[in-house]
Parts: sequence; structure tokens; C-alpha cells
Amino acid sequence: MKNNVKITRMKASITQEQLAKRIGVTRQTIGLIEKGEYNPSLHLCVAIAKELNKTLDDLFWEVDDS
Amino acid sequence: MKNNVKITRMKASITQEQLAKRIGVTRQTIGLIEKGEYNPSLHLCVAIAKELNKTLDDLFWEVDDS
DNA sequence: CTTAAATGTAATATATAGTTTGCATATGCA
DNA sequence: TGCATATGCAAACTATATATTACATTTAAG
Repeated sequence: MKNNVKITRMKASITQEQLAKRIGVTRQTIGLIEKGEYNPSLHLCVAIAKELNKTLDDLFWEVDDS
Repeated sequence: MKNNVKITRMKASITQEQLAKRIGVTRQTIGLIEKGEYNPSLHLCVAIAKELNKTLDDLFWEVDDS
């Protein structure tokens, strides 16, 4: 479950807590998603993408470690 | 939870059951996702997209009824 | 060296995604 | 008419995403 949430959030200069609050979810949930330890719901993925002005593909599609 | 799974699957000329089996999920799950009554996991969305040779955005991003 | 903010992590609880089974209905074909 | 395939639907069950609470760790600022 590798994804680009962490790097995108940091580029936007907001904290996990700020992102979580705007989406209506817990800080822990954001943390676990960024760590790749969660398999988030589509709803959540869409909410995160919209809040970060990205699309699903930007954040969650074929992400490679590099 | 509107999406393009049903129309894409039908264009590919496969049944719900075939798609489900290839993905490793139940027919009912595919049916409910197509009906928009489920909030599927990211894992599942990715599996469906790959099986249908589409991306997440193709199937699940800002889908409009028309 | 403190203090506060940001993040990691862990236990328990709750909501819901996904399974299993089974039956109903529609449609195409012999 | 009768049979097989594809889909809809519903109840009860299991697995897991997410919440809640709380504490530990890091880092920057005073």
C-alpha cells in the first residue's frame, strides 16, 4: 500500500493533524495510511486527493519506491 | 459512490462472476460496487482497475451520471 | 535544558466492508 | 415449454478500517 500522501502533504506544508481535521478523520488514520499500513476506503482516498488538489492516480496508482 | 465499473466490465464482455473470480472476491461484492452501494477498499479498486486495464481515475474519479 | 509541536505507536471499541448461503427473476436457447 | 446462465437481493457471519485514548519520541525554539 505504498502511496504519495506523505510527500504530497509535506509539499503542501500541512501537518497530519490539519489534513485529518479537514477530511474529518483521525490523525492516526492519516499516519497509518502514509506509512502504508492501511488499506483505506475509496471514500477516504477521494477525500484526501481532493484536499491535496490531486487525483486518485496521483496519490495511489502504481507508486514506486525510489 | 458512482463509478464506471459496470460499463467498463460490460465493454470487456465479462460477467460479474468472471471478474470477481479473477480478482479473488465474491460476485456479490462486484455487484454492490457496480450499484454504488459499497465503499470499496483501495486494494480492491486497484485490483479491479488492473483486471480491466484501466486506472483508478478511469473508474472511480469524478464520475458523473449522464 | 526546558517546553511545545509533530509524529510514532499500541490497546480496546465500533462501524462497515466483504463472505457465505440461498432464493428470486430475467433472458437466451434447445 | 424447459433448462442454463447472469444478475438482484437479503440475512447472518467474519475480517478489518477507523475511532478513542494515551503515552513515547523527535525536533525546533526559547
